[in-house]
Amino acid sequence: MTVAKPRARAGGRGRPSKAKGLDLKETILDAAEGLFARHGFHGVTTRQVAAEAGVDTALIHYYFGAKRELFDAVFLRRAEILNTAREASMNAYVKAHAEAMTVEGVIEAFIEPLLRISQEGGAGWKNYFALVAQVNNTPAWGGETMARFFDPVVHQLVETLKTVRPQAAYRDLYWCYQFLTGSMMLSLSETGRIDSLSEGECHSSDLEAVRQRLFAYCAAGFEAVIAKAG
Amino acid sequence: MTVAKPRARAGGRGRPSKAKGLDLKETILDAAEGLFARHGFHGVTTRQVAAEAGVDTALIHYYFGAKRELFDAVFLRRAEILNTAREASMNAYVKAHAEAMTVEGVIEAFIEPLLRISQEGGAGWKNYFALVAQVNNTPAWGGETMARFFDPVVHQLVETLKTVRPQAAYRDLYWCYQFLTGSMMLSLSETGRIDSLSEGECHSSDLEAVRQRLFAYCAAGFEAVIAKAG
DNA sequence: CGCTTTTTTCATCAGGTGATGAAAAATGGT
DNA sequence: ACCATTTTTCATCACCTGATGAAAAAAGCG
Repeated sequence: MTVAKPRARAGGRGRPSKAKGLDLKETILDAAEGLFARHGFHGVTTRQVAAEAGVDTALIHYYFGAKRELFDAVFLRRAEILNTAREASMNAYVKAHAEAMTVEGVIEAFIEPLLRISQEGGAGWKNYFALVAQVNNTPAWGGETMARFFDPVVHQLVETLKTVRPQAAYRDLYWCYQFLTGSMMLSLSETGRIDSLSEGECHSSDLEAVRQRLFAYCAAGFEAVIAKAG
Repeated sequence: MTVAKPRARAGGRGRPSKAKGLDLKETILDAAEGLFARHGFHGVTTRQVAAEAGVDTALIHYYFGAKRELFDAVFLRRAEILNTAREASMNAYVKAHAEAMTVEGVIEAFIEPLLRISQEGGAGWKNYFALVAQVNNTPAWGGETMARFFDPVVHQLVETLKTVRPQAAYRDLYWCYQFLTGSMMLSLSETGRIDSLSEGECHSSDLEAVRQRLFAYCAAGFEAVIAKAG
């Protein structure tokens, strides 16, 4: 929790030095991101976020409005970056291997950006992936939220796969995507379960191990489902 | 939400007809299960649970104590049934195919009981699976909870797979299990995301479609990972 | 410096939270 | 029919929740 009360500035209240405002906004988003990721939307209070960010409670409402709007701001901030990176990765793959695309190649182009960002992006990104994983499994409003932010890039994946395997039915591709996203999100959220389960053989934080297995795993799964149906 | 105030009995307060007590306890667990599944632990109040069960708020504390104890009671109730069913399924498979076990067969024996129970068990079980899926993706205390209730049967799966593919490393088997459980839990929780994503091609509730694809998908994934490492 | 604008703080509200103790009602044993 | 026991209800507590309006403080600008 790490309470750090006098964060904004040493002196009393008032207007900060110009660019400090946006900086404070990011600090609030970071604090909210970490807390939401760990405890979920309802498990966090605006007062906790304020305390973690070292900021007055009212300031959160001043910048973001209602609590739910704060959550959406957290969710949106990195979603755009993510979508841009994935689109670029898939476009690059299609362009580079237009004549000889493979299922595994397409899947790698879809997943790899997330692994790389998680490995190089720091703690903020790790919190974000844990948050998305949690939203992904929230029946009440998770599906709608995921759809709002991530549907387009998923459609791009499915269409590309359809190009690679024209005989595959969309039904099969969508089901396989669901399997893929379940595996991917659980791995990205690094819950620590595999650490205790494997008694030290594996570590949640070892995304290199995920990289070495997940692409091949999913690709083989896709091929098997397509072959079985075809 | 379906508020049904006068549930217990028409008449006033007081002690019920003998067996009614346990019956009421189950009613409370059912109500809590549904609400926790949809909104998570922190998204539900004891008053909501009481209203949904048609019961006074104080009665919940009388039977279960603190809110967290109620949650644990919900989680425990079906976990034992689940573990028994899965153990039996895997033992039966090992016994019947001792000389010629396949990876897909073992995986099917591991997953199939859950699909069958979800299809035949009614709404209560569907709520329960959604709840487990949510806990599975909860960083704060989900890993510990999952381990406490479900680790033994997972070790049984891994050991059986090790028998079928002795050359496979435990590291690979545990990672593959993580991929498998991510896919399985997301499918069992029926979030409805695939419905809108596929624009009507697929339906979350269609567990028959899951059955026709998930076993083959996971088995092919396991084999691919093992082959790549070996 | 004065004046406006923006940011930060303070005080507080109306309502909801988990939880409890005591009273009331119904039961079972004798 | 009585009384001890168990279950259900009621009233309430102390605290926390998200949110707001007004005041205070600092910055920008002439």
